[in-house]
Amino acid sequence: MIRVLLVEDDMGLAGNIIDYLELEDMVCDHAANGVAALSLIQKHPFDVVVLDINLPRLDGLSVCERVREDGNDTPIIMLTARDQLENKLEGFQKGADDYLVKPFDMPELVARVFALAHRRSSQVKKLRFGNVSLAMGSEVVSVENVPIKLSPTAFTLLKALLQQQGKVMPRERLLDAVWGEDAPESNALKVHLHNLRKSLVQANASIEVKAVAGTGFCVTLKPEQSSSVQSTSAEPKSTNKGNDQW
Amino acid sequence: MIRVLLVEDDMGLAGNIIDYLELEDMVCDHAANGVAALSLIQKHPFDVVVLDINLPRLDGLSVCERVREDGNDTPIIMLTARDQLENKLEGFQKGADDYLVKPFDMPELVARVFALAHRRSSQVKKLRFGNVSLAMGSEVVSVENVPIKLSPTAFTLLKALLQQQGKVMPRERLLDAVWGEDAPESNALKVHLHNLRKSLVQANASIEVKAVAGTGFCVTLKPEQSSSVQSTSAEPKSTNKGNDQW
DNA sequence: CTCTTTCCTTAACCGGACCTTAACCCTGCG
DNA sequence: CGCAGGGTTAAGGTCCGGTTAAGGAAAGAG
Repeated sequence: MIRVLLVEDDMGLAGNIIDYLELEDMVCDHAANGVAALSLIQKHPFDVVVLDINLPRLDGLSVCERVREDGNDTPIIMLTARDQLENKLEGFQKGADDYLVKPFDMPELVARVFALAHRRSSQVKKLRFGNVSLAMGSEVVSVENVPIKLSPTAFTLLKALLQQQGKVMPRERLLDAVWGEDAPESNALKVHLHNLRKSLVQANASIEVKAVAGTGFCVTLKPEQSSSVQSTSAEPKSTNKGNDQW
Repeated sequence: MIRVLLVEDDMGLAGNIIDYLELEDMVCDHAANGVAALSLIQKHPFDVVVLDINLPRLDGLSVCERVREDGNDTPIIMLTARDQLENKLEGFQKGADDYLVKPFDMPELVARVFALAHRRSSQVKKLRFGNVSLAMGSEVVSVENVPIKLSPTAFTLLKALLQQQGKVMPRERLLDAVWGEDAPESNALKVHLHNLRKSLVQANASIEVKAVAGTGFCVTLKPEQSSSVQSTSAEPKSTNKGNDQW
Protein backbone atom coordinates (compact mmCIF):
# COMPACT_ATOMS: atom_id res chain seq x y z
CA MET A 1 0.00 0.00 0.00
CA ILE A 2 1.46 3.28 -1.11
CA ARG A 3 0.96 6.49 0.81
CA VAL A 4 1.15 9.61 -1.30
CA LEU A 5 1.12 13.25 -0.34
CA LEU A 6 -0.20 15.52 -3.05
CA VAL A 7 0.69 19.19 -2.72
CA GLU A 8 -1.31 21.20 -5.22
CA ASP A 9 -3.30 24.40 -4.80
CA ASP A 10 -5.50 23.99 -7.81
CA MET A 11 -8.29 22.11 -6.13
CA GLY A 12 -9.82 20.92 -9.36
CA LEU A 13 -6.66 19.33 -10.57
CA ALA A 14 -5.93 18.01 -7.10
CA GLY A 15 -9.22 16.19 -6.88
CA ASN A 16 -8.66 14.78 -10.29
CA ILE A 17 -5.23 13.44 -9.41
CA ILE A 18 -6.40 12.01 -6.13
CA ASP A 19 -9.20 10.15 -7.79
CA TYR A 20 -6.76 8.65 -10.18
CA LEU A 21 -4.25 7.62 -7.59
CA GLU A 22 -6.85 6.09 -5.38
CA LEU A 23 -8.05 4.01 -8.26
CA GLU A 24 -4.60 2.45 -8.09
CA ASP A 25 -5.02 1.59 -4.45
CA MET A 26 -2.84 4.39 -3.21
CA VAL A 27 -3.71 6.32 -0.10
CA CYS A 28 -3.64 10.04 -0.72
CA ASP A 29 -3.17 12.91 1.62
CA HIS A 30 -3.45 16.44 0.37
CA ALA A 31 -2.00 19.86 1.17
CA ALA A 32 -2.81 23.07 -0.63
CA ASN A 33 0.14 25.19 0.42
CA GLY A 34 3.80 24.83 1.16
CA VAL A 35 3.68 25.33 4.88
CA ALA A 36 1.04 22.72 5.40
CA ALA A 37 2.92 20.35 3.16
CA LEU A 38 6.11 20.75 5.11
CA SER A 39 4.51 20.04 8.42
CA LEU A 40 2.72 17.01 7.07
CA ILE A 41 5.92 15.62 5.63
CA GLN A 42 7.73 16.12 8.88
CA LYS A 43 5.01 14.46 10.83
CA HIS A 44 4.04 11.50 8.69
CA PRO A 45 6.05 9.11 6.61
CA PHE A 46 4.99 9.09 2.97
CA ASP A 47 6.19 6.84 0.22
CA VAL A 48 6.09 9.60 -2.36
CA VAL A 49 5.38 13.32 -2.40
CA VAL A 50 3.91 14.90 -5.51
CA LEU A 51 4.83 18.53 -5.22
CA ASP A 52 3.63 21.41 -7.34
CA ILE A 53 6.15 24.22 -7.68
CA ASN A 54 3.74 27.11 -7.67
CA LEU A 55 2.26 27.17 -4.23
CA PRO A 56 0.93 29.77 -1.84
CA ARG A 57 2.96 30.63 1.25
CA LEU A 58 6.03 28.55 0.41
CA ASP A 59 6.93 27.43 -3.08
CA GLY A 60 7.65 23.82 -3.98
CA LEU A 61 11.35 24.27 -4.49
CA SER A 62 11.74 25.64 -0.99
CA VAL A 63 9.65 22.87 0.47
CA CYS A 64 11.86 20.33 -1.23
CA GLU A 65 14.98 22.01 -0.02
CA ARG A 66 13.77 22.15 3.56
CA VAL A 67 12.78 18.52 3.52
CA ARG A 68 16.23 17.51 2.39
CA GLU A 69 17.87 19.67 4.98
CA ASP A 70 15.96 17.75 7.59
CA GLY A 71 17.64 14.62 6.41
CA ASN A 72 14.42 13.30 4.97
CA ASP A 73 14.87 11.46 1.72
CA THR A 74 11.27 10.76 0.86
CA PRO A 75 11.02 10.59 -2.93
CA ILE A 76 9.65 13.81 -4.41
CA ILE A 77 8.11 14.38 -7.82
CA MET A 78 8.03 17.99 -8.90
CA LEU A 79 5.09 19.26 -10.87
CA THR A 80 4.93 22.44 -12.83
CA ALA A 81 3.30 24.21 -15.70
CA ARG A 82 6.50 25.91 -16.58
CA ASP A 83 8.42 23.79 -18.94
CA GLN A 84 11.68 25.66 -18.91
CA LEU A 85 14.70 23.52 -18.60
CA GLU A 86 16.36 25.65 -15.99
CA ASN A 87 13.34 25.16 -13.83
CA LYS A 88 13.78 21.43 -14.01
CA LEU A 89 17.43 21.67 -13.25
CA GLU A 90 16.75 23.74 -10.21
CA GLY A 91 14.24 21.21 -9.06
CA PHE A 92 16.72 18.40 -9.28
CA GLN A 93 19.31 20.49 -7.59
CA LYS A 94 17.07 21.01 -4.62
CA GLY A 95 16.80 17.28 -4.25
CA ALA A 96 13.80 16.32 -6.35
CA ASP A 97 13.74 12.80 -7.66
CA ASP A 98 11.61 13.37 -10.71
CA TYR A 99 9.97 16.09 -12.64
CA LEU A 100 6.73 16.19 -14.58
CA VAL A 101 5.46 18.98 -16.79
CA LYS A 102 1.80 19.88 -16.89
CA PRO A 103 -0.19 18.87 -18.68
CA PHE A 104 0.73 15.24 -18.25
CA ASP A 105 -1.03 11.95 -18.74
CA MET A 106 -2.35 10.49 -15.55
CA PRO A 107 -1.01 7.02 -16.27
CA GLU A 108 2.44 8.50 -16.54
CA LEU A 109 2.16 10.13 -13.16
CA VAL A 110 0.97 6.86 -11.73
CA ALA A 111 3.87 5.03 -13.31
CA ARG A 112 6.39 7.47 -11.91
CA VAL A 113 4.86 7.36 -8.48
CA PHE A 114 5.08 3.60 -8.56
CA ALA A 115 8.66 3.71 -9.74
CA LEU A 116 9.69 5.96 -6.89
CA ALA A 117 7.63 4.25 -4.23
CA HIS A 118 8.95 0.85 -5.11
CA ARG A 119 12.53 1.82 -5.29
CA ARG A 120 12.94 1.43 -1.57
CA SER A 121 11.30 -1.91 -1.35
CA SER A 122 13.21 -2.24 -4.58
CA GLN A 123 11.70 -3.59 -7.70
CA VAL A 124 14.09 -6.44 -7.43
CA LYS A 125 12.62 -9.82 -7.88
CA LYS A 126 11.79 -11.99 -4.95
CA LEU A 127 11.25 -15.69 -4.92
CA ARG A 128 8.50 -17.01 -2.74
CA PHE A 129 7.32 -20.42 -1.74
CA GLY A 130 5.12 -21.09 1.22
CA ASN A 131 6.16 -18.75 3.97
CA VAL A 132 9.67 -18.48 2.64
CA SER A 133 10.90 -15.61 0.56
CA LEU A 134 14.29 -15.02 -0.95
CA ALA A 135 15.39 -11.55 -2.00
CA MET A 136 17.69 -11.78 -4.96
CA GLY A 137 19.56 -8.58 -4.38
CA SER A 138 20.25 -8.63 -0.70
CA GLU A 139 21.06 -12.30 -0.39
CA VAL A 140 18.62 -12.70 2.43
CA VAL A 141 16.12 -15.44 3.10
CA SER A 142 13.13 -14.79 5.30
CA VAL A 143 10.51 -16.98 6.87
CA GLU A 144 7.36 -15.11 7.77
CA ASN A 145 9.33 -11.97 7.07
CA VAL A 146 11.88 -12.85 9.70
CA PRO A 147 15.31 -13.10 8.17
CA ILE A 148 17.19 -16.31 8.80
CA LYS A 149 20.79 -17.13 8.39
CA LEU A 150 22.04 -19.50 5.78
CA SER A 151 25.54 -20.36 4.78
CA PRO A 152 26.45 -19.09 1.31
CA THR A 153 26.22 -22.54 -0.18
CA ALA A 154 22.90 -23.30 1.42
CA PHE A 155 21.64 -20.01 0.09
CA THR A 156 22.75 -20.80 -3.43
CA LEU A 157 21.10 -24.18 -3.20
CA LEU A 158 17.83 -22.76 -2.03
CA LYS A 159 17.88 -20.11 -4.71
CA ALA A 160 18.44 -22.66 -7.42
CA LEU A 161 15.65 -24.86 -6.10
CA LEU A 162 13.26 -21.97 -5.69
CA GLN A 163 13.89 -20.81 -9.21
CA GLN A 164 12.47 -24.09 -10.40
CA GLN A 165 9.16 -23.16 -8.86
CA GLY A 166 8.55 -26.56 -7.37
CA LYS A 167 9.66 -28.47 -10.39
CA VAL A 168 12.27 -31.15 -10.09
CA MET A 169 15.82 -29.99 -10.46
CA PRO A 170 18.17 -32.66 -11.79
CA ARG A 171 21.01 -33.43 -9.52
CA GLU A 172 23.49 -32.45 -12.16
CA ARG A 173 21.95 -29.02 -12.62
CA LEU A 174 22.12 -28.40 -8.91
CA LEU A 175 25.78 -29.26 -8.82
CA ASP A 176 26.34 -26.89 -11.66
CA ALA A 177 24.42 -24.10 -9.99
CA VAL A 178 26.54 -24.26 -6.88
CA TRP A 179 30.00 -25.20 -8.03
CA GLY A 180 29.93 -24.51 -11.73
CA GLU A 181 32.21 -26.72 -13.70
CA ASP A 182 34.24 -28.34 -10.99
CA ALA A 183 32.07 -29.87 -8.34
CA PRO A 184 33.62 -31.75 -5.45
CA GLU A 185 33.46 -35.45 -6.04
CA SER A 186 32.33 -36.41 -2.58
CA ASN A 187 28.84 -36.22 -1.17
CA ALA A 188 29.14 -32.54 -0.42
CA LEU A 189 25.80 -31.89 -2.06
CA LYS A 190 24.05 -34.22 0.35
CA VAL A 191 25.63 -32.51 3.29
CA HIS A 192 24.68 -29.04 2.15
CA LEU A 193 21.18 -30.18 1.43
CA HIS A 194 21.05 -31.58 4.90
CA ASN A 195 22.19 -28.30 6.41
CA LEU A 196 19.68 -26.41 4.33
CA ARG A 197 16.87 -28.68 5.47
CA LYS A 198 17.96 -28.30 9.06
CA SER A 199 17.91 -24.54 8.78
CA LEU A 200 14.49 -24.63 7.20
CA VAL A 201 12.83 -26.72 9.89
CA GLN A 202 14.57 -24.69 12.55
CA ALA A 203 13.04 -21.56 11.07
CA ASN A 204 9.65 -23.21 10.86
CA ALA A 205 9.49 -22.92 7.13
CA SER A 206 6.41 -24.35 5.49
CA ILE A 207 8.40 -25.89 2.71
CA GLU A 208 10.77 -28.79 2.47
CA VAL A 209 13.29 -30.22 0.07
CA LYS A 210 12.39 -33.56 -1.37
CA ALA A 211 14.48 -36.03 -3.22
CA VAL A 212 13.18 -37.64 -6.35
CA ALA A 213 14.71 -41.02 -6.77
CA GLY A 214 17.49 -41.17 -9.26
CA THR A 215 16.85 -37.79 -10.79
CA GLY A 216 17.11 -34.82 -8.50
CA PHE A 217 15.40 -32.62 -5.93
CA CYS A 218 12.55 -30.20 -5.63
CA VAL A 219 10.90 -27.99 -3.04
CA THR A 220 7.38 -28.76 -1.92
CA LEU A 221 4.92 -27.43 0.59
CA LYS A 222 4.99 -29.33 3.81
CA PRO A 223 2.13 -31.74 4.46
CA GLU A 224 0.91 -29.51 7.29
CA GLN A 225 2.40 -29.72 10.70
CA SER A 226 0.40 -28.89 13.75
CA SER A 227 3.03 -29.42 16.37
CA SER A 228 4.14 -26.57 18.50
CA VAL A 229 6.68 -24.07 17.53
CA GLN A 230 9.37 -24.41 20.11
CA SER A 231 12.81 -24.11 18.73
CA THR A 232 15.85 -25.56 20.41
CA SER A 233 16.40 -29.17 21.23
CA ALA A 234 16.82 -31.59 18.44
CA GLU A 235 13.68 -33.60 18.28
CA PRO A 236 13.84 -37.00 16.72
CA LYS A 237 14.32 -36.11 13.12
CA SER A 238 11.70 -36.91 10.62
CA THR A 239 13.16 -39.98 9.06
CA ASN A 240 11.36 -38.97 6.00
CA LYS A 241 11.24 -41.82 3.59
CA GLY A 242 7.92 -41.82 1.92
CA ASN A 243 9.50 -40.00 -0.89
CA ASP A 244 9.02 -42.41 -3.67
CA GLN A 245 6.63 -42.37 -6.42
CA TRP A 246 7.98 -43.72 -9.62
CA MET B 1 32.73 9.80 -8.80
CA ILE B 2 29.82 8.46 -10.77
CA ARG B 3 30.11 5.46 -13.01
CA VAL B 4 27.64 5.40 -15.87
CA LEU B 5 26.95 2.76 -18.43
CA LEU B 6 25.53 4.11 -21.67
CA VAL B 7 23.79 1.60 -23.90
CA GLU B 8 23.11 3.14 -27.28
CA ASP B 9 23.69 1.83 -30.76
CA ASP B 10 23.74 5.16 -32.53
CA MET B 11 27.42 5.85 -32.23
CA GLY B 12 27.11 9.50 -33.06
CA LEU B 13 24.63 10.15 -30.31
CA ALA B 14 26.54 7.92 -27.96
CA GLY B 15 29.73 9.88 -28.40
CA ASN B 16 27.84 13.06 -27.89
CA ILE B 17 26.30 11.89 -24.65
CA ILE B 18 29.55 10.49 -23.35
CA ASP B 19 31.33 13.78 -24.00
CA TYR B 20 28.67 15.55 -22.08
CA LEU B 21 28.68 13.22 -19.13
CA GLU B 22 32.42 13.23 -18.88
CA LEU B 23 32.36 16.98 -18.71
CA GLU B 24 30.49 16.44 -15.48
CA ASP B 25 33.21 14.22 -14.12
CA MET B 26 31.33 11.02 -14.67
CA VAL B 27 33.11 7.91 -15.84
CA CYS B 28 31.36 6.40 -18.81
CA ASP B 29 31.36 2.92 -20.16
CA HIS B 30 29.58 2.12 -23.36
CA ALA B 31 27.80 -0.81 -24.93
CA ALA B 32 26.22 -0.85 -28.38
CA ASN B 33 23.92 -3.82 -28.01
CA GLY B 34 21.78 -5.47 -25.40
CA VAL B 35 23.83 -8.58 -24.86
CA ALA B 36 27.02 -6.66 -24.27
CA ALA B 37 25.15 -4.33 -21.91
CA LEU B 38 23.81 -7.20 -19.87
CA SER B 39 27.16 -8.81 -19.39
CA LEU B 40 28.76 -5.51 -18.44
CA ILE B 41 26.06 -4.83 -15.89
CA GLN B 42 26.42 -8.24 -14.38
CA LYS B 43 30.15 -7.94 -14.18
CA HIS B 44 30.67 -4.36 -13.12
CA PRO B 45 28.84 -2.19 -10.64
CA PHE B 46 27.50 1.03 -12.13
CA ASP B 47 25.78 3.90 -10.41
CA VAL B 48 23.39 4.48 -13.27
CA VAL B 49 22.59 2.80 -16.57
CA VAL B 50 21.30 4.89 -19.47
CA LEU B 51 19.53 2.41 -21.66
CA ASP B 52 18.17 2.91 -25.14
CA ILE B 53 15.14 0.80 -25.92
CA ASN B 54 15.87 0.11 -29.55
CA LEU B 55 18.96 -2.04 -29.54
CA PRO B 56 20.41 -4.79 -31.66
CA ARG B 57 20.43 -8.34 -30.31
CA LEU B 58 18.41 -7.68 -27.17
CA ASP B 59 16.11 -4.73 -26.70
CA GLY B 60 16.33 -2.37 -23.76
CA LEU B 61 13.14 -3.53 -22.10
CA SER B 62 14.41 -7.08 -21.99
CA VAL B 63 17.77 -5.99 -20.69
CA CYS B 64 16.06 -4.12 -17.89
CA GLU B 65 13.89 -7.07 -17.07
CA ARG B 66 16.80 -9.46 -16.92
CA VAL B 67 18.80 -7.14 -14.74
CA ARG B 68 15.98 -6.99 -12.22
CA GLU B 69 15.55 -10.72 -12.28
CA ASP B 70 19.16 -11.04 -11.31
CA GLY B 71 18.40 -9.08 -8.20
CA ASN B 72 20.32 -6.08 -9.41
CA ASP B 73 18.71 -2.77 -8.55
CA THR B 74 21.07 -0.43 -10.31
CA PRO B 75 19.09 2.66 -11.33
CA ILE B 76 18.10 2.59 -15.00
CA ILE B 77 17.06 5.46 -17.22
CA MET B 78 15.24 4.40 -20.35
CA LEU B 79 15.81 6.27 -23.56
CA THR B 80 13.69 6.13 -26.66
CA ALA B 81 12.66 7.97 -29.74
CA ARG B 82 9.17 6.64 -29.48
CA ASP B 83 7.11 8.90 -27.39
CA GLN B 84 4.13 6.65 -26.90
CA LEU B 85 2.84 6.56 -23.40
CA GLU B 86 2.37 2.83 -23.37
CA ASN B 87 6.00 2.46 -24.11
CA LYS B 88 6.85 4.45 -21.04
CA LEU B 89 4.52 2.45 -18.92
CA GLU B 90 6.05 -0.76 -20.08
CA GLY B 91 9.46 0.59 -19.26
CA PHE B 92 8.49 1.39 -15.72
CA GLN B 93 6.83 -1.93 -15.37
CA LYS B 94 10.02 -3.72 -16.28
CA GLY B 95 11.75 -1.93 -13.47
CA ALA B 96 13.07 1.25 -15.04
CA ASP B 97 13.58 4.18 -12.71
CA ASP B 98 13.18 6.97 -15.18
CA TYR B 99 12.31 7.59 -18.77
CA LEU B 100 13.52 10.17 -21.23
CA VAL B 101 12.20 10.83 -24.71
CA LYS B 102 14.51 11.71 -27.57
CA PRO B 103 15.31 14.33 -28.43
CA PHE B 104 16.15 15.62 -24.98
CA ASP B 105 18.31 18.37 -23.61
CA MET B 106 21.65 17.15 -22.39
CA PRO B 107 21.44 19.09 -19.14
CA GLU B 108 18.24 17.29 -18.35
CA LEU B 109 19.84 13.92 -18.88
CA VAL B 110 22.70 14.99 -16.67
CA ALA B 111 20.29 16.16 -14.00
CA ARG B 112 18.40 12.89 -14.04
CA VAL B 113 21.56 10.84 -13.92
CA PHE B 114 22.66 12.85 -10.93
CA ALA B 115 19.30 12.47 -9.27
CA LEU B 116 19.44 8.71 -9.58
CA ALA B 117 23.09 8.29 -8.74
CA HIS B 118 22.94 10.53 -5.75
CA ARG B 119 19.64 9.55 -4.39
CA ARG B 120 21.18 8.23 -1.29
CA SER B 121 24.05 10.58 -0.97
CA SER B 122 24.36 14.19 -1.84
CA GLN B 123 20.67 14.85 -2.02
CA VAL B 124 20.23 14.55 1.67
CA LYS B 125 22.27 16.61 4.01
CA LYS B 126 21.90 14.44 7.00
CA LEU B 127 21.99 10.72 7.40
CA ARG B 128 20.36 9.05 10.37
CA PHE B 129 20.31 5.58 11.71
CA GLY B 130 19.33 4.72 15.24
CA ASN B 131 20.64 7.44 17.49
CA VAL B 132 23.45 8.27 15.11
CA SER B 133 23.33 11.16 12.71
CA LEU B 134 25.85 12.27 10.19
CA ALA B 135 25.85 15.81 8.81
CA MET B 136 27.20 15.87 5.30
CA GLY B 137 28.40 19.45 5.25
CA SER B 138 30.25 19.64 8.49
CA GLU B 139 31.62 16.12 8.37
CA VAL B 140 30.48 15.55 11.90
CA VAL B 141 28.92 12.49 13.44
CA SER B 142 26.69 12.74 16.48
CA VAL B 143 25.19 10.22 18.83
CA GLU B 144 22.16 11.51 20.63
CA ASN B 145 23.10 14.92 19.28
CA VAL B 146 26.45 14.78 20.98
CA PRO B 147 29.23 15.05 18.45
CA ILE B 148 31.83 12.32 18.51
CA LYS B 149 35.22 12.14 16.98
CA LEU B 150 36.07 9.87 14.11
CA SER B 151 39.17 9.61 12.03
CA PRO B 152 38.67 10.72 8.42
CA THR B 153 38.71 7.18 7.14
CA ALA B 154 36.31 5.96 9.76
CA PHE B 155 34.02 8.81 8.84
CA THR B 156 34.12 7.92 5.16
CA LEU B 157 33.38 4.33 6.01
CA LEU B 158 30.41 5.20 8.15
CA LYS B 159 29.05 7.56 5.55
CA ALA B 160 29.28 4.94 2.84
CA LEU B 161 27.57 2.38 5.03
CA LEU B 162 24.86 4.78 6.14
CA GLN B 163 24.08 5.69 2.58
CA GLN B 164 23.13 2.11 1.97
CA GLN B 165 20.27 2.48 4.41
CA GLY B 166 21.00 -0.78 6.13
CA LYS B 167 21.48 -2.75 2.98
CA VAL B 168 24.54 -4.85 2.45
CA MET B 169 27.48 -3.04 0.93
CA PRO B 170 29.78 -5.29 -1.05
CA ARG B 171 33.31 -5.29 0.16
CA GLU B 172 34.58 -4.01 -3.14
CA ARG B 173 32.21 -1.06 -3.11
CA LEU B 174 33.42 -0.11 0.33
CA LEU B 175 37.02 -0.21 -0.75
CA ASP B 176 36.11 1.92 -3.70
CA ALA B 177 34.27 4.41 -1.55
CA VAL B 178 37.24 4.94 0.72
CA TRP B 179 40.29 4.62 -1.49
CA GLY B 180 38.92 4.92 -5.00
CA GLU B 181 40.90 3.05 -7.57
CA ASP B 182 43.94 2.05 -5.61
CA ALA B 183 43.07 0.43 -2.35
CA PRO B 184 45.81 -0.77 -0.05
CA GLU B 185 46.34 -4.47 -0.43
CA SER B 186 46.61 -5.29 3.22
CA ASN B 187 43.82 -5.67 5.71
CA ALA B 188 43.51 -1.93 6.21
CA LEU B 189 39.78 -2.13 5.74
CA LYS B 190 39.44 -4.54 8.61
CA VAL B 191 41.43 -2.28 10.85
CA HIS B 192 39.44 0.81 10.02
CA LEU B 193 36.23 -1.08 10.50
CA HIS B 194 37.50 -2.16 13.84
CA ASN B 195 38.31 1.41 14.81
CA LEU B 196 34.92 2.56 13.63
CA ARG B 197 33.16 -0.10 15.66
CA LYS B 198 35.20 0.79 18.69
CA SER B 199 34.26 4.43 18.37
CA LEU B 200 30.62 3.51 17.97
CA VAL B 201 30.37 1.39 21.08
CA GLN B 202 32.38 3.94 23.00
CA ALA B 203 29.84 6.58 22.04
CA ASN B 204 26.95 4.31 22.98
CA ALA B 205 25.59 4.25 19.48
CA SER B 206 22.51 2.15 18.91
CA ILE B 207 23.87 0.78 15.67
CA GLU B 208 26.59 -1.62 14.78
CA VAL B 209 28.48 -2.76 11.73
CA LYS B 210 27.97 -6.33 10.71
CA ALA B 211 29.80 -8.58 8.33
CA VAL B 212 27.84 -10.61 5.84
CA ALA B 213 29.31 -13.93 4.79
CA GLY B 214 31.62 -13.58 1.84
CA THR B 215 30.03 -10.46 0.45
CA GLY B 216 30.32 -7.30 2.49
CA PHE B 217 29.11 -5.27 5.41
CA CYS B 218 26.05 -3.39 6.59
CA VAL B 219 24.88 -1.27 9.51
CA THR B 220 22.12 -2.58 11.72
CA LEU B 221 20.30 -1.55 14.82
CA LYS B 222 21.70 -3.19 17.87
CA PRO B 223 19.81 -6.23 19.13
CA GLU B 224 18.53 -4.35 22.14
CA GLN B 225 20.08 -5.41 25.38
CA SER B 226 17.21 -5.37 27.76
CA SER B 227 17.41 -7.04 31.14
CA SER B 228 14.66 -9.49 30.44
CA VAL B 229 16.31 -12.52 29.01
CA GLN B 230 14.28 -15.62 29.60
CA SER B 231 15.82 -17.92 27.07
CA THR B 232 14.63 -20.81 29.20
CA SER B 233 15.29 -24.06 27.47
CA ALA B 234 18.87 -25.02 27.72
CA GLU B 235 20.22 -24.65 24.28
CA PRO B 236 23.37 -26.65 24.69
CA LYS B 237 26.04 -25.29 22.46
CA SER B 238 23.93 -24.63 19.44
CA THR B 239 25.99 -23.44 16.55
CA ASN B 240 24.70 -19.96 17.02
CA LYS B 241 22.02 -20.23 14.38
CA GLY B 242 19.75 -18.03 16.34
CA ASN B 243 21.30 -15.10 14.70
CA ASP B 244 20.13 -11.69 15.75
CA GLN B 245 18.31 -10.18 12.93
CA TRP B 246 18.85 -7.10 11.05
C1' DC C 1 63.54 22.99 12.96
C1' DT C 2 62.10 19.61 16.14
C1' DC C 3 58.83 17.50 18.97
C1' DT C 4 54.23 15.79 19.32
C1' DT C 5 50.05 14.13 17.85
C1' DT C 6 47.14 11.90 14.77
C1' DC C 7 46.22 8.63 11.61
C1' DC C 8 47.17 5.31 8.05
C1' DT C 9 49.34 1.02 6.77
C1' DT C 10 51.22 -3.45 7.51
C1' DA C 11 51.90 -7.78 9.59
C1' DA C 12 51.06 -11.44 12.72
C1' DC C 13 47.86 -14.01 15.27
C1' DC C 14 43.31 -15.89 16.91
C1' DG C 15 39.04 -17.95 16.50
C1' DG C 16 35.04 -19.21 14.27
C1' DA C 17 32.36 -20.07 10.16
C1' DC C 18 32.23 -22.80 6.35
C1' DC C 19 33.36 -26.55 3.15
C1' DT C 20 34.92 -31.03 2.24
C1' DT C 21 35.56 -35.69 3.21
C1' DA C 22 34.52 -40.03 4.80
C1' DA C 23 32.31 -43.35 7.48
C1' DC C 24 28.00 -45.02 8.94
C1' DC C 25 22.82 -45.63 8.90
C1' DC C 26 18.38 -46.57 7.00
C1' DT C 27 15.17 -48.32 3.60
C1' DG C 28 13.64 -50.64 -0.56
C1' DC C 29 14.49 -54.05 -3.92
C1' DG C 30 16.03 -58.05 -6.24
C1' DC D 1 21.65 -61.09 2.00
C1' DG D 2 23.77 -57.61 -0.72
C1' DC D 3 23.35 -53.56 -3.33
C1' DA D 4 21.93 -48.87 -4.37
C1' DG D 5 20.31 -44.44 -3.29
C1' DG D 6 19.67 -41.23 -0.07
C1' DG D 7 20.27 -39.30 4.86
C1' DT D 8 23.11 -38.31 9.07
C1' DT D 9 26.99 -37.26 11.70
C1' DA D 10 31.54 -35.99 13.03
C1' DA D 11 36.38 -34.73 12.01
C1' DG D 12 39.69 -31.95 9.80
C1' DG D 13 41.26 -28.07 7.21
C1' DT D 14 40.87 -23.72 4.96
C1' DC D 15 39.40 -19.18 4.58
C1' DC D 16 37.86 -14.94 6.35
C1' DG D 17 36.79 -11.64 9.61
C1' DG D 18 38.37 -9.65 14.15
C1' DT D 19 42.07 -8.08 17.14
C1' DT D 20 46.28 -6.11 18.38
C1' DA D 21 50.60 -3.80 18.07
C1' DA D 22 54.42 -1.66 15.66
C1' DG D 23 56.28 1.51 12.24
C1' DG D 24 56.00 5.55 9.45
C1' DA D 25 53.98 9.62 7.15
C1' DA D 26 51.64 13.98 7.56
C1' DA D 27 50.07 17.88 10.10
C1' DG D 28 50.40 21.10 13.92
C1' DA D 29 52.61 23.36 17.94
C1' DG D 30 56.29 25.36 20.14
